[in-house]
Formats: sequence, structure tokens, C-alpha cells
Amino acid sequence: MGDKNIVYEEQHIKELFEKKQEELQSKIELNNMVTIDTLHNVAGVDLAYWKNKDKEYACCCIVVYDYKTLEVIEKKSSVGEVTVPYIAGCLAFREYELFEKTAQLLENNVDLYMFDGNGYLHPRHMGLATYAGIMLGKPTIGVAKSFYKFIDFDYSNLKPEEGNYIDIVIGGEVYGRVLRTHTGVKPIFVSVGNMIDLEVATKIVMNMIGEESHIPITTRYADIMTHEVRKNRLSNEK
DNA sequence: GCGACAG
DNA sequence: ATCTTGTCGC
Repeated sequence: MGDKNIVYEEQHIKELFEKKQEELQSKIELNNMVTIDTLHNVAGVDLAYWKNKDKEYACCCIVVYDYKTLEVIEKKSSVGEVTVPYIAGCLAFREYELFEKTAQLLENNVDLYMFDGNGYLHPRHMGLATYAGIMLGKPTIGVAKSFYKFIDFDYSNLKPEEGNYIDIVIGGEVYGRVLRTHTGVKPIFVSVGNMIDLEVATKIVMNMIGEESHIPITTRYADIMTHEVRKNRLSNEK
């Protein structure tokens, strides 16, 4: 009985997202508007979830880095109930709202946002990074830790040395690229979000890879922070 | 019809 | 994403 309701809800969300995609599709800005020489504030975004009394909550964390010095200049987080379930392809519907709420808390200007998930590498080019980039009118990059298999794509021939990459081309169009950020470590999936091109995005991502992780420090730090916020939240609310 | 499927 | 301990390896 509950299963049918879930299936029905998923179909409903997919339909709503389909409409939203049609509305936003033409607003994707593919022309590059990011100059690395003048790039200053780069933000990493991530969310963590938990449940309480059959309600689901999440905290979103944004960490702003100075691109030149790689120092953290600001951290912000917010917590809220999440009502949209996770559906592959509709991640933006689940995560955007709390992200926007958190972004409004920032006191510093952000030149570029980096998201945990895809951007243009999506069946309708509408991954979280692209969606957020359009909504905010900001440059964004999508960095996913695993491949979204909406299409078959073999990257087993990707060289093991760091810096190597393979473009993910579908029907003659480049959707994104598999990028090896650390030698011998599983690659990440970089795609354009909005107002940036893949070459510039790749450079920025590679420049923000540290020794500690194969994902950019922006995303890594935001991820660690979400876990801390959730931990405090759970121990303080009893 | 069934399985796969970013986080 | 989340549930979870130890353990193999550089």
C-alpha cells in the first residue's frame, strides 16, 4: 500500500521536474564568464541527512575559499526539513531549496559555486549544478563522485596517472568528463554548471585538489562540515 | 515488465 | 545520502 504511494509520488515529482527543465533549458549559459586570473571566491556546497519521527531533515553547508591562497574565508550552514525524496535525475528538486536558503546567509560575494553532483552531465543537462547556476545567475561547476548511468559510457581506458581525462560525449555533444585527480585513485566526473566552459572548470577543479582527497577541497570541507553540524544537532536536541 | 540510477 | 569495525596497504 505504501509502495504504490511512493511510486505515485515519484511520478509526480518527475513530471514537475520535467516542466521545470523545459522552462530552464533555454537559460543555460554556456559561454564562459569566468577568468581564472580574476577568480577570487570559490564556494563548495554539500548536504547531509537524518531522520526524526518519520520526518527527514538535512543541513546544507557552504564553505567559501579564496582561490589564490586556498584559505577559508567563510563558512555557513542551515538546517531544514526535506520533503522531496531522492530520485536519480531530480536531485536539484531535493537539494536546491536548502542550498538557496544557506547561500542567502553568506556575507561574501561568491564568484563560483562547486556542487556535489552533476551539472550538464544529465539527460536533460539539468543536474543540480546547472539548475542552481541558472536560478542564482552564477557560474557553477558540478563534481560527482560516481557516474550517473543514464547512458552507457565506458571509461575503463582512462589512464591511471593524475591529470588524465576522457570527455563524455553523447550524440556528438560533450556532456562532461571523467577526470583522474590522483594517480591510481578512482576518478571524478566533472561537468559544466553554468557560465563556464569545461576547460576552465577542469583547471579550477585540478587546482583545488589537495593531498587529502581526490575531490576538490571545497566540496571535501563542506562534506566534513555537514557531518559535524549534524552531529551537534543530534546531540543538542534531546 | 524489470533493473539501473548523481546524493 | 545512510547504516558501520576492523583491517589490508602505502
